[in-house]
Amino acid sequence: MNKCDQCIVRQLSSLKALNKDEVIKLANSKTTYTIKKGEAIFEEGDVTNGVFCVKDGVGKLSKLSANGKDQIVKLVKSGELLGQRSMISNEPANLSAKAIADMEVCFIPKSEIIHFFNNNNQFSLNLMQSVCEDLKESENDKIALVQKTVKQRLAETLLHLHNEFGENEDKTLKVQLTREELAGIIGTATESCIRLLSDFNKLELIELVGKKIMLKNVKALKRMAE
Amino acid sequence: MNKCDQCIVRQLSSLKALNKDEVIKLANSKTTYTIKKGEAIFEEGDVTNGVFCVKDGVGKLSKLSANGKDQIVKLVKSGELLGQRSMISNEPANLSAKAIADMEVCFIPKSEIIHFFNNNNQFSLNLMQSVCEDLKESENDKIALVQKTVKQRLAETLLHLHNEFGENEDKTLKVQLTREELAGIIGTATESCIRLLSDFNKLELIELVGKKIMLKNVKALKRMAE
DNA sequence: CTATAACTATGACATTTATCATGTTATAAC
DNA sequence: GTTATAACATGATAAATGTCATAGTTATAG
Repeated sequence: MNKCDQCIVRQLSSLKALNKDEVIKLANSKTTYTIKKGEAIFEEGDVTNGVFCVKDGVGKLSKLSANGKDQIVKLVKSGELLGQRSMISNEPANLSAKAIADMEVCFIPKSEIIHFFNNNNQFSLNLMQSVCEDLKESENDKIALVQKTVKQRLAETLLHLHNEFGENEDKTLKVQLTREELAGIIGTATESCIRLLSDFNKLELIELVGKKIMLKNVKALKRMAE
Repeated sequence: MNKCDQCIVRQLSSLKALNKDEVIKLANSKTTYTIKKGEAIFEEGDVTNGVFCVKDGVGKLSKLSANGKDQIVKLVKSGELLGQRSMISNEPANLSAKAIADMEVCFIPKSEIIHFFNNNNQFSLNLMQSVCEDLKESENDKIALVQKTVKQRLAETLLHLHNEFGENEDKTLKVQLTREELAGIIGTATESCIRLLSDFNKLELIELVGKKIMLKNVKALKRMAE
């Protein structure tokens, strides 16, 4: 039995469609990397020529703007694939991928993925559905950015982070984002984000435990989000 | 020779990968519709069970918000496929599709597409790339929404419309959008959009010919957009 | 051909959000 | 442990954008 077979990525991603032989092929071609918090897996413009499996940790896909702000497009966690889009489009990465918490990732060369894509219908359908899921989410985010206020988007994002990543024993959010990163997700200035967190704190919607955030009134947050 | 073979959609979309037999199969299963300006092809929540080929005309994919504003996510023109995402995801439509100019579309049932997807690697790759293209565009739009001002987005959108759809003999933009629709694309209030168009007009970046818009200083618009 | 509705336009004003300034607190480096 | 650095926080202010009101203009139906 080889390592890829039991891997969380294999269980959660499009790779679940692979058969035994394919998994062996996969295990033989992959390369494993450790990425420390803050480090990049790839940068905007890099030609990656493959995809990255996220075995552990949390990463962000983001784009730096002219004025130095880092807009976060998506967070990724263990079990997900990274860099599918640019690999399929045959283009350099449109976004940078960086670790928010220490990560363990495996690189799978493009040739492998294309091989699976061409020979395994279920895999190609899975991959397709995964990109479609990203597309739907991106479109909905886009609409939320325009139609909701910063306050609504912050409430929505806090709930989303809670759902996606869960909470620690002390009930604080498990993903440890800086205020700047949080601002980068909701698309606002860092100061505005901090100010609103203070407001939410005063309203007892959340509690600020140092730099950590604890959701105190989920119902009210939900009401605020829509 | 059957009709689908010469169709513009067949030439431009993922369908270009189909072989002769497949095109015949396609021609036998399709249904043609005429959609008048303003009418819907499908609405948010509809289960479409197939894709629509845009043979002629212009359509918009949009989502209505709680406050009654219609956010436009994408414009589609002849040669493109519509409803790929929700068909692949097996979900009701996330967006509404409506005609902006009279349209001619063909409906292709899901069973056909899935059949092509499973039996024609080039087709599945094409389809995949098309969704990836949409994803990239959506992500970049999302970033632009946050990082650019309304003024910049208007300039950018005018240039984009010019590139995508071209101009009439009188040099005005070929796509005839209402100010409200234009506002829905850039994500702003209709009044703000009108006001900025007036400003651009005074600055001689554009000229307002009745409801039509003519680009007068493309260079300056480009400068303004970034 | 008129009347009705939809679209375009603009002013006045309110609200939201960004920016700049400054101080505090936490974290990391030595 | 102390110093340096990054992260958090908050006030003051400016800028951008939305909202409401109102009016002119164009298209459409009958």
